[in-house]
Amino acid sequence: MFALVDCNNFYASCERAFRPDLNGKPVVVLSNNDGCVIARSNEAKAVGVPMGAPAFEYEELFKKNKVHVFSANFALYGDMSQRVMSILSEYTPDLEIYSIDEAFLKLKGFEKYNLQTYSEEMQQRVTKWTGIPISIGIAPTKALSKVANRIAKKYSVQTKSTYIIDNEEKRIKALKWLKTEDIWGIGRQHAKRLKALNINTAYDFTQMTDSWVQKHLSIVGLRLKHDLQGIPTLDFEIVQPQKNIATTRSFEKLYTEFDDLKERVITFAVSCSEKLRRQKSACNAMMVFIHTNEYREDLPQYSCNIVIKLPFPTNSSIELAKFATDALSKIFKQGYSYKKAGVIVMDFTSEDNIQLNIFENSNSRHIPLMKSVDRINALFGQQKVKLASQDIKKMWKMRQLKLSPRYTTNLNEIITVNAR
DNA sequence: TCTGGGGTCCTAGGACCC
DNA sequence: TCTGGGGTCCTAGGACCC
Repeated sequence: MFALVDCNNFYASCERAFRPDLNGKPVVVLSNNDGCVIARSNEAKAVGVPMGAPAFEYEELFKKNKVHVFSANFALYGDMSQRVMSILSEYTPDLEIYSIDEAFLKLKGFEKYNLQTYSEEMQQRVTKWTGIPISIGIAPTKALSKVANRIAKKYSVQTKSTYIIDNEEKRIKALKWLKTEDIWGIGRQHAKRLKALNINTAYDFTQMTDSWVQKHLSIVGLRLKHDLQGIPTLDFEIVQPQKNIATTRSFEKLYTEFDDLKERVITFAVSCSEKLRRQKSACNAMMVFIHTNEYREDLPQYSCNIVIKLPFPTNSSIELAKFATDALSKIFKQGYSYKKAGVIVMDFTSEDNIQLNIFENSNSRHIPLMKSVDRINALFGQQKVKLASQDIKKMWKMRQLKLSPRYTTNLNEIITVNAR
């Protein structure tokens, strides 16, 4: 059996964990730059805040319903996620961390256990120890555990937030209940096409022939179908190093000058290099993109990206900053107001397996240098050591008007309790 | 009249996930 | 005035190899 554990409204729940006064009240979390709603408590959903809602369009609604609004605090969410995952890992030898707020547990050899009580215990412990409420779905396959999880969440009162699909009757009932567009792995496009063919539930989907599914939804869709039929097809993913790494941001204001953009792009490249070094990879290619604000119909639009092959694999911040600058100068056009830029590094080789080039090589002196930089930044806080071409004067900032404290990762910001 | 048969690699585009 | 930021996989078609 597989269990899928999912944290309820994760970011909103993290904010609440340190603000118990917000329990039962509507809470939303915004994306970077306080742009869109990226997480909502149940109460916020109930008053009609949709996922992805632009914050400025919903200010009235927030005010009217006393919605508590937070800027994204990823330092907090990442740390809370680790705490949850570490508790879950005590409940199984096989844990697949699927996302920041979700994990699959393989329950192999648990035949003698009462999974219902096991699951309830796990759920209570996570909530008690971290303050994060979770839902648990258990079933013979991953896709079915996703379905079970959905039921546990939707009918949390009746199910006590855990639901098990352990026989055919329950499986069929669950699939007939699940709408096509809610199937894990069926996105908007496929759902639309399936609906047009009168395939309205997950059950209908499993009634299609294998060849039809493969033809229209590729091998991915076929695997999903089998998994939903109860034939274990999707297995645990072994954690591999990432194949692409990106750092991209929208800006608080529009930039028109090359030098402003250059500073941003260099900072993004440095961030990519740090992520590369963390997983001991070096990249062989890099993409840089810039674009204007597509919502501003009154301004001329321009967007462009460029992929450059590097002459040698590297993860040095200095070298990647230079390549990023070169790339930017090839696509930058004067006369536009830029809203967003990004750097994506690709085509990795392992750091300790770098093929030397006859003509040009990464500067080997950068290796110990970068090690020292990483160590200093780990000790004294990120961005303590920067390149001179980065934003030394802290001109650049993100709009984060409603940022909560880093309760768990900064000693100066830990929770204070008034004991009377 | 007839014009081989097998591969691999790369890329762009389209789908999906959180 | 203000509209997020990360990832993955699959397929088809073209270029190329012998």
